[in-house]
Amino acid sequence: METKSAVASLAALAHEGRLAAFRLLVQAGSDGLAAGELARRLDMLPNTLSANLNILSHAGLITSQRDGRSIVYRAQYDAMRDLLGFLVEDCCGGSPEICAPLMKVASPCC
Amino acid sequence: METKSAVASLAALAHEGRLAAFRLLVQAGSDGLAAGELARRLDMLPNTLSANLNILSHAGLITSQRDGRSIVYRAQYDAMRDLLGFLVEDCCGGSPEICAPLMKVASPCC
DNA sequence: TCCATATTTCCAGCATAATCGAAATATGTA
DNA sequence: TACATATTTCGATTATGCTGGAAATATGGA
Repeated sequence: METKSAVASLAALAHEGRLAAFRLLVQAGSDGLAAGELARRLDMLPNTLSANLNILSHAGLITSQRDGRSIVYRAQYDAMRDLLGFLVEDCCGGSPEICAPLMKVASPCC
Repeated sequence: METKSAVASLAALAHEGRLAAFRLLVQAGSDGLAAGELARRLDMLPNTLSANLNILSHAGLITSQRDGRSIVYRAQYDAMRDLLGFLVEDCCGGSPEICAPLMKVASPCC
């Protein structure tokens, strides 16, 4: 992953509303969530949310797909993994004892 | 980790110069790097770098310690782990097959 | 066709962030 | 003390990002 792409992803996530939206999508899994449902849960104006989803989408962190009148958004887990990997790349100056805890960012489902 | 703190960390990293500085510190390990050394490697003006290191520091991602005339900066690996954990929290809607690759953000030293 | 729902696009105003030069502070040395 | 090095702070300018209202687009149903 190149620096530019990482900065775009981080900038997209560095916003309270967008971060909340992204995390909801991450938690939603492969079903994703419709824009309206996200707006309701996050209590955001539809146009503001749309602009923010657009930013996440351009950063490659989410995808969108029309389903009837709704547009369903989904997290792009690959992009997320690339981003996390970029941050820890060549980490710790060769000290596994520092590095090991970083690898334990486990989630209940794993 | 609360949302505010995560946003501050992500905003701190969402900048080409700061991201590069942080990654150098992550790679430097426990020795850290002096501000001047960072400025040289990153080809940044000392005052600009100082402002950026201050932002990373306030976000809790790095620490500073005076050593003679220099000030040595070090990555805060705990803060980094918290941030990564926050992003993947309750992920994947209970689908380990989606989630598993996320846990493989391994680094050579681990 | 007409209307309601779902979402996006456009626009303008406001707030925040980035950068640089210059000056200030702190440390070490002759 | 006087000076060089290392780094930070200050101040001003410029650029960028965020928000909300209004209008536009797209879909589905009566």
